[in-house]
Amino acid sequence: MAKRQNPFPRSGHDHDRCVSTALAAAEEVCERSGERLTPLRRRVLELVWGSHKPIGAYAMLDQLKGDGKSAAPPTVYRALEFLLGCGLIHRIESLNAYVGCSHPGENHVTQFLICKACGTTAELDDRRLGDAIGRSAAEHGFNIVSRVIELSGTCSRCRASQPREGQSDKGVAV
Amino acid sequence: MAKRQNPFPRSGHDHDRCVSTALAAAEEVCERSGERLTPLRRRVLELVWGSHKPIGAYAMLDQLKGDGKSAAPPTVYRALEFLLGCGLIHRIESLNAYVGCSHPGENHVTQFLICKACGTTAELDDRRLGDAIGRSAAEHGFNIVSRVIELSGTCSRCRASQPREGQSDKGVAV
DNA sequence: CTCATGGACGTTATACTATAACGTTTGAGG
DNA sequence: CCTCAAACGTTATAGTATAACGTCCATGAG
Repeated sequence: MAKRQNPFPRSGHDHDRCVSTALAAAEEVCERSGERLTPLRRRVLELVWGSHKPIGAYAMLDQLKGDGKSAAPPTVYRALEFLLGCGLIHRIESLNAYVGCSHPGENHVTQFLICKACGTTAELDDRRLGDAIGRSAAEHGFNIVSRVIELSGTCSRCRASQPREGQSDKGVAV
Repeated sequence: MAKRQNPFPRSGHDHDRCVSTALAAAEEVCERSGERLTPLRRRVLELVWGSHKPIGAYAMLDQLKGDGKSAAPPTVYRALEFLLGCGLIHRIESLNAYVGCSHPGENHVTQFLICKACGTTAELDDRRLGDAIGRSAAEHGFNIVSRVIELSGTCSRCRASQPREGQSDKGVAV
C-alpha cells in the first residue's frame, strides 16, 4: 500500500501553471476527439479552474457578465455540459458545483476530498478503492455505471492551522 | 469476503411490512432520544417509505396537499431535516431526493446502489468499504467527517429482465 | 459561388429545489 | 393557569437548472 503524493495543492503553488496546464490538456483532448473548444467553453473552463474550490454555475455566470458580454444561465450550463462530457471538469453533487478535472483524458475512477474549512477539493484516483467498490457492488449483482464519491472533512493544512476551531470559509466560491 | 444478503428488496416483497417496521423503529429511536415523532413527521416518514425509490421533497408536498391539509415547502423540509437528523432517512445527493434508512439507530457508513432502470435504491453498509475509504483518505492526511457514496447502474433484476434495452422508468418518484 | 445544414450561442420564460423570516399554535413543566 | 420553547403555518424569495425557439456562421455538397 504505497503512499501517494498528496492530491491537495500546496499553499503557495503556482496556480497559473495549473490553469495553463488544464487549458493545454483541454486543447489536446478536443483536438483528439474533433470537438470544438470555443472561446466561450475555454472561458468557462478557465473560470472552473479559477481555484481548487468547486464553483457554482451562477458564480461563473456573474463573472461572465463581468466580462462585458451578455450571458444567461443556458450559456454557462451548455458550456459546463460540454466540458463534463469531455471529461475536463467534474460536478460535485453534494455542493451543486463544478471543479476542474486533474487528469483529463485518462480513464479514471474518481473520489473527491472536500475540505469543509478551506473549500479546497482534491481529486483522488485510487484504483484500489474503485476496485473495492466495484467488487462490493458486484457481490450484490449490481452493475455500476457511474459513481459519486465525495468525502467531506478537513485537509491536513487546515487541521494544522486551526486545530480545534470552526471553519472560516465554507468553500464553494460565491 | 463473505457474500452478503442482497440489499435490494425482492420483487413481491411485503412492502407494508417495510413501512411498519420503519415506523416502529422510528418510534423507538425518538423515544430513546426524547425527540417527538409528531403526526406530520410520521406522515412524511411514511411518504419517504412509500417505495424503495428516492422521492423528492415536492412530490411529498403534493401528497401532503392531497391529504386535505394545507402544506408549503417548509412543512416538508422541516420534517425532512428532523428525520435526517435522527438518522431515519437519507438524502441522495445525486438525485436531490430522500429515501428511508434501512438500519436506523445503528451507527453505520452507508453506500447507495441506485438502479437507473427501476429507480430502486438499496443501502449497503459495507464496513470493509468504509474502512478502505477511511484509510485512503488518511493516507493523504484528510480527516473525513461525512461521506457521499452513490453508485448508479443496473440492479440484477432489471439486468435479467431487460438485458440490452433502455430504461423504462427513470426512478425518482414524481 | 450558392445554398442547405447543423452546431453554437442568444434570449426569454419557466421548472425545480430549498430556505429566510415572521406569526400562531400547542403542549409539557412550573 | 401560565410560561416558554418547539412545532407548525404562511408568505416571500433565493438558488439551481432546463425548455423552447430564434439567429448566426462555418462547412461542405452541388
